[in-house]
Amino acid sequence: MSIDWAKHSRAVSQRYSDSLSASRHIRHVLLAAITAGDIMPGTRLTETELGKQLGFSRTPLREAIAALKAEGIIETGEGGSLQVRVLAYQDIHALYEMRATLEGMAARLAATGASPAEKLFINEIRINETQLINSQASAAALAQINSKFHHGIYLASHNGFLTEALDRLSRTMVLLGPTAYSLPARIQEIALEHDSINEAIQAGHGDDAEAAAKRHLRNAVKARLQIIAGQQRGSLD
Amino acid sequence: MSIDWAKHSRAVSQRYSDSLSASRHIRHVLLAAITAGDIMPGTRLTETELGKQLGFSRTPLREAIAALKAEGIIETGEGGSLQVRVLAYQDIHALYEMRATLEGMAARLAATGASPAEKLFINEIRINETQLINSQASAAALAQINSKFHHGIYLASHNGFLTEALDRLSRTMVLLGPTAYSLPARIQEIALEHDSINEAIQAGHGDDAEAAAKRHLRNAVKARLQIIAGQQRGSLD
DNA sequence: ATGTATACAATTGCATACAATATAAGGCTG
DNA sequence: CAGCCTTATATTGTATGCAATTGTATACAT
Repeated sequence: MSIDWAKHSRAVSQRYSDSLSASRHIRHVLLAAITAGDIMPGTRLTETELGKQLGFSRTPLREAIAALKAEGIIETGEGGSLQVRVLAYQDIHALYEMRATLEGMAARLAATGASPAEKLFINEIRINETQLINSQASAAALAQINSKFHHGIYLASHNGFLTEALDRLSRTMVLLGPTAYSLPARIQEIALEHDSINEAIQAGHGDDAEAAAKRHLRNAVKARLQIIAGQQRGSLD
Repeated sequence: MSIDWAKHSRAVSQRYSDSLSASRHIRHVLLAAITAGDIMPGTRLTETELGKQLGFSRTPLREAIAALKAEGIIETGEGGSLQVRVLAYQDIHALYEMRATLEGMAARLAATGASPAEKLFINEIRINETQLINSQASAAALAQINSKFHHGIYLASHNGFLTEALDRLSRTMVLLGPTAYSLPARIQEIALEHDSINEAIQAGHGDDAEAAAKRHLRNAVKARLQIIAGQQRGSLD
């Protein structure tokens, strides 16, 4: 059994018009594979094997891995072997606690400092999301528009370090597995929560925006725990 | 003219008992050189030259650089040339804005969730700092104990992602140049601000701790701007 | 004299080859 | 038969060499 690297590789090539260096290309492909669930946390990665399957030599591969290690996506197990990072249970809380703080900060800054155009853009994404939900779009499509909504707020904060930190957290979160959009009941809640964040931003109410974002994340972690509980298998894999 | 890499290299070797791989070793040496001000932001780094001076081949060097690029310490200029990242003026505000939020979060969590032993430890560092200040210790020594104080709070937050994010921000801040301990007038202020953070943590007052930490950072950015204003040269380097 | 084109030098990006180390298996000994 | 040591294999870490791209200098034309 093997993974369909070619699919991810093609997607990355297309998305970036083949303009990436090998190491950046590989980094995106690996992230895509992890996001898609093709390689699960704990999976061991061997450089030779990966290089052969991806069609690159070990040098750019190792550079991509060095970057992913710096980001905490890949870790070195005992003896220097490579594996996709395994998050401990308490890491889930720590991750969402961080995100709640940073999303709150971003929402506040967006409410108080975003340009009219940026606010309009965020609002438009929000409208788009509603349409997708009403048309029973796929979980993947909903996750994508969700991502756009949040990212739009990050950018509107006008703080590059904040944006980067939140992007990094999002990348780390793919290690947790499927998104909350696999829970039909949660979808409507998400819509409502996004609405209150958006409204506070549109109105320029910093405090309200921060509070709404924090509420959203508190509910998100609850949903996440529910998903994880559903996946629970014995600890004797 | 050349940089005394051997000094940094020895320090790293000693600190880690020669147990680091070449790439990690190089990464630490580069960070030390940047921290010490031996290589300033904007300095161009050439792989061949660096490798020759450090005594390593380009492969581990490139891995170290890949990690530092992922952290935003090193960037690729136009044409793919390497250089130490240059922070824009607005980046200073963004950096301190981020740090204020995260330090506030850490102080709050330390106040509400740290163990008695951790609180005692933080308090002890604080006492130590006072002694150093009274004995007119060097700016480097004060910067070190300051670092310990803040890091102690990070760890007491019991949130690994928060600790990592703050460590990363600290590493990025070395790009700004000399610390505030070069301003004699600021030293006493820092002591007072640290005191109020510490007291709120000891008392377990989360709100107060967060507020005190945010105040501390607001004053820090003011001091930083003062230093930068003093360094101002023409923009035609 | 200035602008442009071309040739050359330098540097990064990638691949292959080699060395060191960890893992696992198999045989040997108690 | 169990435990340990030895050896073989697999995998990571490092070095060197080559290709491609970019920066620079010089010469020529306008």
